[in-house]
Amino acid sequence: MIDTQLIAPLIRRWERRCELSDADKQALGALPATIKSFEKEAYLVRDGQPTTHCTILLEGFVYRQKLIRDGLRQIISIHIPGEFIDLQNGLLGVADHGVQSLNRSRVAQIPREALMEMADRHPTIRRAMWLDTLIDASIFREWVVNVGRRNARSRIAHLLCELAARLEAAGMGAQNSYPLPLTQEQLGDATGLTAVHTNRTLQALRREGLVTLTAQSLTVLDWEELREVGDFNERYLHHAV
Amino acid sequence: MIDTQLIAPLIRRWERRCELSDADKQALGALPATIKSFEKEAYLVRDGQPTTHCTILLEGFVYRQKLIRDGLRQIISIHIPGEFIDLQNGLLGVADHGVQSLNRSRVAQIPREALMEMADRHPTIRRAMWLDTLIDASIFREWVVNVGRRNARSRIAHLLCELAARLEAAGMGAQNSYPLPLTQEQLGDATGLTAVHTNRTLQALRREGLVTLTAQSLTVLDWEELREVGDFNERYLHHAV
DNA sequence: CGTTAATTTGAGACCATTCAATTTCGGTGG
DNA sequence: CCACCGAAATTGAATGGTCTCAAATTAACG
Repeated sequence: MIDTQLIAPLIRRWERRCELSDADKQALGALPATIKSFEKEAYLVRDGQPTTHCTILLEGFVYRQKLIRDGLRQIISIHIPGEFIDLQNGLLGVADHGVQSLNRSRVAQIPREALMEMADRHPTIRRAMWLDTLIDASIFREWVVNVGRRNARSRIAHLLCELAARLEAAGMGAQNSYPLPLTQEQLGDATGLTAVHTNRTLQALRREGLVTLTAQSLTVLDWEELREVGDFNERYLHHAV
Repeated sequence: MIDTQLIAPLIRRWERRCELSDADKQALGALPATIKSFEKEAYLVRDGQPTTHCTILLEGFVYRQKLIRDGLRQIISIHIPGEFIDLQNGLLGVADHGVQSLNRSRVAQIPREALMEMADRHPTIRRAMWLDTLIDASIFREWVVNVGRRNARSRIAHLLCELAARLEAAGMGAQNSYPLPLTQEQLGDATGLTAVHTNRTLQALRREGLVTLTAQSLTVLDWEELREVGDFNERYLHHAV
């Protein structure tokens, strides 16, 4: 059983695009779930591992990640509280990438079978979950473009725009300031750059008064210009769906 | 009504991972569908356009694509016959990327509502469709890694491995030779490289006896080595699911 | 307040890009 | 069937963005 309070952010997000009945919400609350905490850097799922459950992120941040043969790491997405992570790995049976905690996080783990049965009985929830996976896919596509065709400056600006926009939509942060516990090395791994070059590029963005990025938070000082530099068009986030 | 013959490749692919009942197959055949042909380079969907239907690729190849502000193009995925394309754009309502025909192609277009109603009544098909979108997402993730962290040589080798593996699984081609109407410019757009550098890198792969790539087909001469160079692990394709 | 992680700085090397010109190829019409 | 055409592939040389390696500085934390 899940305390409905815990998944309030998830429900709030879903209700922006569909109408959940009381029965839907009850079914969500009735799901068998294990609440777990993960320390910074801890693995929620390891690449190659068989998976048995799906996960709702309650608190903290996590990221998806893959390693290439020579040890370089690519971060594939960053997730914020209220998001359903690992519908991806969970439904496919074997993890094709790793999921790690960015800082300390808390999650609800739900056995795959229970989740799928519930989905079979509740069309609205099922569609909300499917849409979540489709929006995840849309974000992956934009990341392909970001690391494939933009220069360092644009890549970083774009990523910061995305995270700020998603945190804003989730109601986290205020006055253009958002919690974001991301090191420069991780930022580099997310944009396909080295930590050194990430640092230099970030300094330029700071010098020009576009953003502030500390170890714990991101502040957007000039939305207009950051958007411009990052070639950012938020359509791919499908917030209004 | 769709001639079941037309979507035989789709059904064959789905039946490798789930059991379709006769009712399921009948429902598929009963879908209202429009068969359409597209010339080389023609748009199936334009970025930003509202979408009304989903598409099954019957013949030919298509690719997903996004442009950045200064006109550079990134190809995000390449699709082969028998694949359900545009569950992505079709279900999200507004296209967040373009879909174009690589050569001459033929598709079946299905109105979104009809498809969703069918999905609501047929759990097995619904899951097959969802799995397709999840596997698409997995491929996007691998592409993020490919353009983000591999060098030109590996990127190209990896992409060629992927396409060969998928074409092989689809039963297209023989003796390690597969149909693939891809120009070097398109190959560059898919790997985040310029056409010039793609050309030079491709020459190296050819010189070393790994592949042959003509305007119409791809031949893998040394699987072992190409796999090695491309750092290719096909787990992400989830063929055995 | 010491210790480790994270950020910052510098210099040099290299991979990939840019720009331009040339060659090859596939298809078309005379 | 050949001449022609435009598209695609190829080559060359110079530039530049990003990486590499190493060291120094600063911040975080117990």
